[in-house]
Amino acid sequence: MRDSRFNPLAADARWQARWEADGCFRANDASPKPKAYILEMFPYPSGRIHIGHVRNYTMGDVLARYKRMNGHEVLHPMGWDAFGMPAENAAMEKGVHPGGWTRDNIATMRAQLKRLGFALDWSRELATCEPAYYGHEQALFLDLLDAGLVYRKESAVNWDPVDMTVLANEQVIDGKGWRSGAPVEKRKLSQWFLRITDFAEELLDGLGALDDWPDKVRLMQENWIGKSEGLTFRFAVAGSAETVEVFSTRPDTIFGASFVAVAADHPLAQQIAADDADAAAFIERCKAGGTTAAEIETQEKLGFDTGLKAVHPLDANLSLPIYIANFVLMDYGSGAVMGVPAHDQRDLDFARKYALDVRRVVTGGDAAGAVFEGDVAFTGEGRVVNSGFLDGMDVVAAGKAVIARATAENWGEATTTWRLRDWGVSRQRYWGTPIPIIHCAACGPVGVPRDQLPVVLPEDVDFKTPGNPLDRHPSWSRAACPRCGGDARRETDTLDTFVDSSWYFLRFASQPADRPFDPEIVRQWLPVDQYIGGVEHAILHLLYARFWTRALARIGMIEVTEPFAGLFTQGMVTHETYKAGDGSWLSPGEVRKTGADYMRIEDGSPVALGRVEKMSKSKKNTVDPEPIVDQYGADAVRWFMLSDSPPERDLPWTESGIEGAWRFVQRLWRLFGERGDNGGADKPLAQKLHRTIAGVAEDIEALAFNKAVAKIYELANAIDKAAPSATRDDALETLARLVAPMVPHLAEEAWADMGMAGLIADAPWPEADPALLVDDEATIAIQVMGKLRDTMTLPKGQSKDAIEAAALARDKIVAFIGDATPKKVIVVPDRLVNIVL
RNA sequence: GCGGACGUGGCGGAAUGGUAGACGCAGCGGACUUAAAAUCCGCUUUCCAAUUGGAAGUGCGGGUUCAAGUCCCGCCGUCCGCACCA
Repeated sequence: MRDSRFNPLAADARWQARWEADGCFRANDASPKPKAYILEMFPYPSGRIHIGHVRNYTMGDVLARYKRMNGHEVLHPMGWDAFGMPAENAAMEKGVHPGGWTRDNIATMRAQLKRLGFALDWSRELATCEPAYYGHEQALFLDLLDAGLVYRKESAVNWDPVDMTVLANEQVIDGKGWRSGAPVEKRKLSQWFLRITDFAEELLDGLGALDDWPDKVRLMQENWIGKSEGLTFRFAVAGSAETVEVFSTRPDTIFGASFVAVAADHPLAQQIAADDADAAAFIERCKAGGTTAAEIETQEKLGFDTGLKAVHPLDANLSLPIYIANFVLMDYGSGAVMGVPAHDQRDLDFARKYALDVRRVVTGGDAAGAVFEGDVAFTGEGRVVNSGFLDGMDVVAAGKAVIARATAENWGEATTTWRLRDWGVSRQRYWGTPIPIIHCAACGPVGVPRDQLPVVLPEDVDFKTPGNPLDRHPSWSRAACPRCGGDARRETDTLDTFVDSSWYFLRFASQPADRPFDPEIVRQWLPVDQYIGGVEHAILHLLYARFWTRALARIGMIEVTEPFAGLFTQGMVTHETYKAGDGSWLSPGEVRKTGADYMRIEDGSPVALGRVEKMSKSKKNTVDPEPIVDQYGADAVRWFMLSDSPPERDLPWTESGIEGAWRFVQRLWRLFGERGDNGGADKPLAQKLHRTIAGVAEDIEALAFNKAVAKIYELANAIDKAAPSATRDDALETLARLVAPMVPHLAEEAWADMGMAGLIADAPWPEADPALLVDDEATIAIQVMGKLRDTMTLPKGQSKDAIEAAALARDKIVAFIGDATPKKVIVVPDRLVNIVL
């Protein structure tokens, strides 16, 4: 007996058990079917599933199920990005072990995910914090080391001088340590780096072929890699044999140079500081503050005049003061720049502050005087002036002329500089992949032999004091040198967690016990056909994963060079915020809406409605999916995640939205129960049905789920209104298949109830009949002077003249035009007529 | 500061340069009901007329075009990233 209401609690569990028992979503490596690798960015096991995860995985799930119905062998795996700082923070705050905390979270979140009915191949689940994963990562690291793609160098970190510990950028708040409150300093440490810059050119070129990536992400990566061509040249230091090498992308402005600035850690600055206490004090001052680009670029630009002068290579009479400046980065170019204030805003600000010359050397108009006025630099294109042999040239020609001259006279050469820096992977933390290196006083750093992998994290660590527990561990770091057998010390830094996420998609494809992956199986599955995740990963994670893949390809381990053929960046889930009278944030559960007003349930006091914002613990506007699944079932939650908002944009979570989704699930259930063959055909309904089949397929493939949802609503409305007919029964059976990727439990229940054989998950996607997709009539808009005045319906394919005549004969149009003679009539066949008077 | 995106009714949004507001939510009115829930029907950009109509309208200011939400220039606002959050 069919229930009048759909009972999700029973149906969800029943079908989830059935899918699991049948092994429906296990990917078969040996399948002859075309493959589809659908992947969502794996979650960090922070505690509980967040609504944002639900949205992310629902999108991938719709695609995975849709691809299955279209005859693909689908790989849709799930795992855990399980290393990271929050586990250590939990250890410090709650005294729990990071491993236990992480594994408990994974268990909770796995159970939560399973209740949503995702078509995942759980047999391939992995967690990066398990030696079975990170041991292989250590082997890959050693492979890259052997290939010369790993090296050590000094690099600055945020140092908390009170807690005596390295801080992550997010632990630096307003320049102070988050716990100690002490002003943060830069400190240099010897750290491991991966040579991503060796791949700069190919990472840049490779973007061109990623047609299924959003243009914005490609553009962001291109800018991040930051290829710039220019001139590297040397200034002689007056009265010394020293030179200062600078890089400039604007050699055309070389005659406008009025100072040279070097980084605080530039060798010249260090040399000066050795016997100039003021210079040393300034350099010390430059160490204040954190290491982030945003911090460095927004802090006050400060300079120290070293008293030294640089000799201009093209005019020996020009001598330029040499400054040490806090905004020049040692990591970029040569760590020194020429300052051309008239044509660079930062240089102009600096020159005005220190009263330096500002010479105009490019003009966009008539102004050609050598003295540049004002505080806005001219950075546009133009004609070069006040520049000797360059006068009159455009900036491009002048740049080339300067490079030619520098090359001929041997004081400079054309160079390509990259903004991209090598990837520092050392972290002074416990909860990460141990770097498999042993430091020997005699042999230097030596890789741990492969047969001693994995280097396993010790469990007995304490978090009572800040800093890296591995470093303090009484015995773990003691080891014998693999080369000479002498006493040596293990590397106590761990790898950046971005390394873990740079190859997990390979391990999902294939996970043998004795090596990272089987190249043959990787070849079958890779690249990922559709990768889905947040835009916040547009640069770093995606660039690192692209690099890691190329690095493995270069050393011959795999063939694929681009890991993600298709990329989609989805928006966040947001929610209203609520503020109590005392200014504190309130959670949605503490607030009740009555009419247009909000009040606090506890005491009835008024509540102010804040902005709709990204869900965050601090603003208490989070929504836990689990109770919502309890109340409405997985399908209503999934449907809501797909409705309304375009997936690349933010989705505001609302109570009424989930209720609307719930009502629609119930409405579908009622509709599905209305089948009963009454014979007869219904052509308009058949047309609607087949247009919906084609439209929904197109929308799902474009990941435009909100549009697919709208089309399904329209079809449901049409079926609802249609009189009983064979077409209507057919439409209901087809509708079940159309919604199956989105609301799979309901679809299975309805499918069984209709008496259909097998699982709807295995049913084929319906085919649209092309004959029913075309319309034989067109509604044509009639505009007069671009304004809509009338519409008419004509058979499709009329001639322009016929359409024009019909339009001009309409009563309303005749009335509008009056005595005037149309100057021009524009006809867009089957669409529109515009009469110009 | 630098790089990237986004901005359309009360709300989420739709719209190959060609009828702005599909579809959903909320709201209002009605039907059913002893009542409520559920369900069903209708209305719902704003302003003026009060039926037929007309005007304005896609963050702001310009521009291109027969025609601009869509293309171009300049602003404003919001969001994302900036290399140790993941």
